[in-house]
Amino acid sequence: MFFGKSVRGLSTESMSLAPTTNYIYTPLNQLKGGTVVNVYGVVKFFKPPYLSKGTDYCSVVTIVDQTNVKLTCLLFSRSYEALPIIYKIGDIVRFHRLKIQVYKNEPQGINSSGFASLTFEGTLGTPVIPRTSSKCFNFTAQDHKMVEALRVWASTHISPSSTLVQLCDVQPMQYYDLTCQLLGKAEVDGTSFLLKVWDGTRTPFPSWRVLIQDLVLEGDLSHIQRLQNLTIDILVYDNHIQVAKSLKVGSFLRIYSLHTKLQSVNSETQTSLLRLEFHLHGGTSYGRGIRVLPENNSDVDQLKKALESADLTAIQPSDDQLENEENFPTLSSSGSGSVSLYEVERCQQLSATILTDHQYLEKTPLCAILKQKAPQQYRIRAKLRSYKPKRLFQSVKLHCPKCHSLQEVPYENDLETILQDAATKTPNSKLQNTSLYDSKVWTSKDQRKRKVAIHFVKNSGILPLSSECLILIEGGMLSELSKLSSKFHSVIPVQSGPEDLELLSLEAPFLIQGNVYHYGCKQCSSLKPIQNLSSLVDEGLWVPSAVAEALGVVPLQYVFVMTFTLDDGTGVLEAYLMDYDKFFQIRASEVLTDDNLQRSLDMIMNMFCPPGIKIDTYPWLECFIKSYNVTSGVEQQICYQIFDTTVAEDLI
DNA sequence: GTTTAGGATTCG
Repeated sequence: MFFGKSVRGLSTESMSLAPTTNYIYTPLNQLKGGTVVNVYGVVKFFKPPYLSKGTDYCSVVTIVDQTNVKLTCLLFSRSYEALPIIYKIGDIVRFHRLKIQVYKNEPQGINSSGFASLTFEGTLGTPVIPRTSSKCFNFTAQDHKMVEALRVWASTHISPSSTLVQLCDVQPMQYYDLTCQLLGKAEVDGTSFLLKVWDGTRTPFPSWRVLIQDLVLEGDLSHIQRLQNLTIDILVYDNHIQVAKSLKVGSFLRIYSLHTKLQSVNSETQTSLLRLEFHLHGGTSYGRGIRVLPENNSDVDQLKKALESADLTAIQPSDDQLENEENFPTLSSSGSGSVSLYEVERCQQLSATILTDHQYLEKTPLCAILKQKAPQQYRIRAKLRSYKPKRLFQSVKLHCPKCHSLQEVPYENDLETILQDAATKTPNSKLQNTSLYDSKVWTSKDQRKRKVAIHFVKNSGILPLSSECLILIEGGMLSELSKLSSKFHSVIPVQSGPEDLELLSLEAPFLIQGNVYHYGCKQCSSLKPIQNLSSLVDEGLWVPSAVAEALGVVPLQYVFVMTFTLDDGTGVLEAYLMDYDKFFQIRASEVLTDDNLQRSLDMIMNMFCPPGIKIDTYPWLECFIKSYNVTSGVEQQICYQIFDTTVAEDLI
């Protein structure tokens, strides 16, 4: 009953002039063997088109629809382009004239005469644009609805692909789908082919460098050299070699099910080095393969942005490093992208951490330290067997320098509740427009009709530039505080008190500057009136410690609190680290709101304690530790804390 | 006109 379209012998679909054309789509739970149907579905699995052992290209596609029934389809075509243009799991496809047969007692789809497909992006809210190589095809309001309905269903029933990652997020011994740009390619030998690619981010370990003959690399060598370890080497094998050979340098690719492996490699100096290997193994299991992405692909847009903003300055070697590089030979072949592998050599031969003082001290083995009484100070050399907590946000705490208490950083949700409660109070108009500040009041557009008052603090009676201006805000929500703090120098959340504006609460930050939320100690602070800020107006700098003092706040300091399990082969010792910024050279106050700092910290911890390999290959850490006694009840315990130690600067 | 592959990681 679906053959009406091919009366003139057209195998492609034609734009129908007849108003009655109406395709019927069979839900996937109603398929019968021996029929030819039209179906819609969300792609749950796919193999990008590859050359079969027969005459055709092949693509295997598994789809699912709202009936939650899956259907695996075998699609063959003499032409690559005629197969569905699927880029990722979650894409939506429409198949016309799909034959249903039974294989292993299950329905299976296979293309039949006149087969045609459309593919759509599966993301909610993106434009519904069909991808197809068909010159003519039927596309109606019904199709639009089908796609939208599947998108909505998929958004709650299909988890987005977890294998799509950037290089900065790859871990060893995993399989990933990588979106990247091809920078160079080279024949290696008969059994493998090399692709040099990048995505604008840096892997947690330097990429391996595959040895190739001089002059066989196709690509801009100087560009590749300039990018240094922003590029990775991928070896592809067997059936992928032909595809890789045909790729154009500069094109954008998605490489499916790329395997990462961490290897320790022996250098000439007999120390082991860590390298991240990338392999695209032979075969098509798990959809292994390569697909060229078109320029107009939305993921390519994102990739281009990442490439443009790639931090080239961060990878320029300093003079210091260049000098050292001569002492640390690289593994790369002559002539093909000689890359600085300085970092890893540095941390494995010397130490990934260094002392900032006490260099005169002799090293003590851990077994000796464990036998001695506290308090003492030691210089040690050990490896980081493990550390706690694993999650970064759990390691950041607030520390009071006065009462030494440690507190959790308030959660966003709790903060929002406090702000919402405060917003129920109406700003007192008598406290507005004083000699200290000019005030403006808004009413929110939502149903709550919330009153928001902003008080702009003046300097000598004049309003400063917003980038230098301190504002006090009443009734603001978290998102508003965040927006205002990016525009204004400083933001203080306040409320109307009986006689003056007062700080909202020490549950909330007493000061926000940019990304940093400053909190005060509830035990140690004794709040003073807001008018006290007038003593700071002339300075106009709004230094957090000065603001805190004027308002009677004892400010809390952001710290990393972590436990390191250290092992030097003679013994194992738990030492804790409390660090504001010295050890990691990353400010604990900024790390929770800065993705780049979080990545840096992850990289450091990955370098100290690389996942998936034996402790022998971990780098050494040189640390200064203090022992001290802790009494709990009648029991005495010796604890250890890391001091005066920092991550080696050339590792950051 | 038939075969290809029939999802289910390499072992380099």
